[in-house]
Amino acid sequence: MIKDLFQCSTQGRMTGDERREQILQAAVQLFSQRGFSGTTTKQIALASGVSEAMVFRHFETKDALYDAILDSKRSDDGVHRFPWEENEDLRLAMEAKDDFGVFYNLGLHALTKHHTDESFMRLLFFSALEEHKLAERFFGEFVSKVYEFIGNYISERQKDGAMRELDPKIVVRAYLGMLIHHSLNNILWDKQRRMMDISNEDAAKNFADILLNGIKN
Amino acid sequence: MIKDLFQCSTQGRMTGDERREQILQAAVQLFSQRGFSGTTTKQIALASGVSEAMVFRHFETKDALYDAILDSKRSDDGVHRFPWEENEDLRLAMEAKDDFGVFYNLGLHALTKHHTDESFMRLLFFSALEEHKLAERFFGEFVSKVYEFIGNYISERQKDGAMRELDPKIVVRAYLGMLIHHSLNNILWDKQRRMMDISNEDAAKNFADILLNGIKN
DNA sequence: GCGCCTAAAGTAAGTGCTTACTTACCGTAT
DNA sequence: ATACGGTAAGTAAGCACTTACTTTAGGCGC
Repeated sequence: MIKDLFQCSTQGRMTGDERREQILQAAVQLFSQRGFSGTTTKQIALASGVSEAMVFRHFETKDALYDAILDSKRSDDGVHRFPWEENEDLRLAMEAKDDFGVFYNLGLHALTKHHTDESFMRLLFFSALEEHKLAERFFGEFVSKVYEFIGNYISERQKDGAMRELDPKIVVRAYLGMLIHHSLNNILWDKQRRMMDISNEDAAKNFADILLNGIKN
Repeated sequence: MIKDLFQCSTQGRMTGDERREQILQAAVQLFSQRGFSGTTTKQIALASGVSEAMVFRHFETKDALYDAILDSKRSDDGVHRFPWEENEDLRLAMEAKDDFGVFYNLGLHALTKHHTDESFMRLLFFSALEEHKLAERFFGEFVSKVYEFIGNYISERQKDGAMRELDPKIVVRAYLGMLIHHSLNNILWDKQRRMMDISNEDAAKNFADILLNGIKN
């Protein structure tokens, strides 16, 4: 594996899988920056350090390349893994019915992920606007599950008498709204953080605080 | 004016201004649906019912057409007019320091506007992703003013002792987050309202309710 | 070890079509 | 009669994708 990386960076020639991966990464970067129709296969080839023909050896069409991104994103870097599956703090807080812990960790987890995978966020938004199926699938496979899961937690806490009787879905939307909108601001409109410069921890803390006071009994 | 409309719909030949406006509208529609690079001048010409040459008689380049949209959006249909300038209920509520009235009306106003000008919303997001200057300008001229204005109201109410000492900017971000994210869901991901089907009034009511309970003293 | 062979990595130079934009020319209302 | 709304038919560059060919890594007989 170390040898692979060594080869990768020093020699011009790579194995098929290495090159495929490299083209894929270049495509992710470019599609996320300029959108699908704003990116040319020539640019992708150039960014991958190969000729255009190589792009088409690895991916039948430009569309197929887009689809391959989707699949790779799902399998390798756990974009589709749910917060409660990989965040121990969150799971413990849920068991303990520590509402602040739940919403704080959930928020921090989301904000951190948005921050570290900015290009995926942009890709998602582009694909939503351009109406590729990436966004649709992500919504169906991931977002709706999040609504369900957090919604269930809220229902439970309502039965406990800890939260007011609001539609859980609306509460989830309100909270995700704070989080996603905040990330969107950071990624799209206020990259220099001129309007607001705040750590993810502070943001998560404040949002959780506002929400929980807003819905507690 | 009635004659203008009559001419417009029945005769092939229009005055220059009429045609210009028609091309502009077609471009708004197409750019908002497919983005700038996803739209061709041929498509715009077709949608306007003229030849491509006419598009270039009225607008020097495709880019100039994009800029013209920006300018027209600003001048004619009041996209840049502030809620508190055109919403009497909101203004009255602010004078009366009726917090729920303020945030409810603000929210309803925003959601209604997003709903009726969906294509402008899409245009804004496209331009933010594609990094055209439309989004940047809108952010500088409109969004930042909204933050300032609502932020000031919150500061005032904090001095009155009616609201907790949270950073007003974060509160604004939280609330705008709920509103914009909700509209975004309706426009981009859940057009059929399968996940949540709720009137703008109910949404504004719930969001205002959550926020105000979240920040009250 | 050594050379040979083959599969696969790689490319230069296309293909036909589409793109943004132009030119040179009409028809008609005033 | 001329100014203006309008078009048909371009142009050069760029697009997704292909073809026909070259280079190289590495397995295998010797």
